[in-house]
Amino acid sequence: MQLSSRFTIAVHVFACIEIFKNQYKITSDFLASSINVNPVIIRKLLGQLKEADLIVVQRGSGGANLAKSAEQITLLDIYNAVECVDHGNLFHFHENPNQNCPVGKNIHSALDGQLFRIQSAMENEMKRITIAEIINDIKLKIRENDPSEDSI
Amino acid sequence: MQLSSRFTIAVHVFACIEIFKNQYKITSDFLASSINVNPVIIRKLLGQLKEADLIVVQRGSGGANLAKSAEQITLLDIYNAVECVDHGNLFHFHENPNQNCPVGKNIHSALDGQLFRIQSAMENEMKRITIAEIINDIKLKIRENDPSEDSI
DNA sequence: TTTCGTTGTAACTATTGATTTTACAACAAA
DNA sequence: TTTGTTGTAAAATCAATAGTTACAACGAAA
Repeated sequence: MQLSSRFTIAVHVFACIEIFKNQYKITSDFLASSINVNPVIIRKLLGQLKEADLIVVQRGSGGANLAKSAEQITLLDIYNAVECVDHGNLFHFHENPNQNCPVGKNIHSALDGQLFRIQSAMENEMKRITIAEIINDIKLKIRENDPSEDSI
Repeated sequence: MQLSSRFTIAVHVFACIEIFKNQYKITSDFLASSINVNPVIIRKLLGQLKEADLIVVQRGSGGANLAKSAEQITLLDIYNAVECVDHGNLFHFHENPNQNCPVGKNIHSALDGQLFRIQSAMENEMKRITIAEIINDIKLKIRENDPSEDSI
């Protein structure tokens, strides 16, 4: 099972905010058109990112901006903000193992530590990558593929 | 979004096979009762594990056994066998970013490398853990909590 | 103070995938 | 040929994501 697309959509949102902030007002319609999803999906996502203090959204007049510099925002921050993982656990344990079976009774506690190690390995890697790096990569690709986009 | 419970159920299956193989015939009903799910769920899961050459299942007479030693089976082997991840990708990309937007056009290729690094970190950690270790941990817990289970 | 574009949110639908359940043919050994 | 299993199909249920419409609340600017 794959993780939801909210995470990659959120990264896309950050990239648009940073890259277009001097040219356009970053509304949910603007973002929705770049990402190609319904504006309401974006507004809900922006709500989660705002809740996590990663962005600021103007009511009324409209527009989203980063709440801190792109160097200070990691992929883990974004992941934690939008991926609703049950109690922070990536792995889903089957609910009711038979407590009368020695294995059923002990599997959970025996496995928990190892699953935590695996999840931590993933999260530590996410923590190392900032959206500033991602945005930089995107800008490089744009200059490479579309030198005409001189404003970026 | 969490991964499916098939993975932890599969680990539970391996633990039962190894721990009870000298006492009981390991049928899908036996496993289903320890795990507390429907036997058909187990039979489908056993099918995936068999397909990946991790276990052997006797038709007719019944019973499952490991296809190789527990030291040779890693959590990654099990994960790959049962977690149907699209093209091996943990992360789900939103389908149709706007190709007329410089960000929409380049986000995918710019992000792919980083997502691969994250996923690899997780998979490398999984590769380091064998089910022999897990089974050992479970046996320790059993002796700790139920010294009466002398047969284990 | 009215208008305008926008956000926040509710309500509903659709879709996807996991999970459960019943049923039964195929199978192998006793 | 009986018995206990596995393999598998089909259908039902459930949960989460994803998409859509609608509209009140909001803030700035006319």
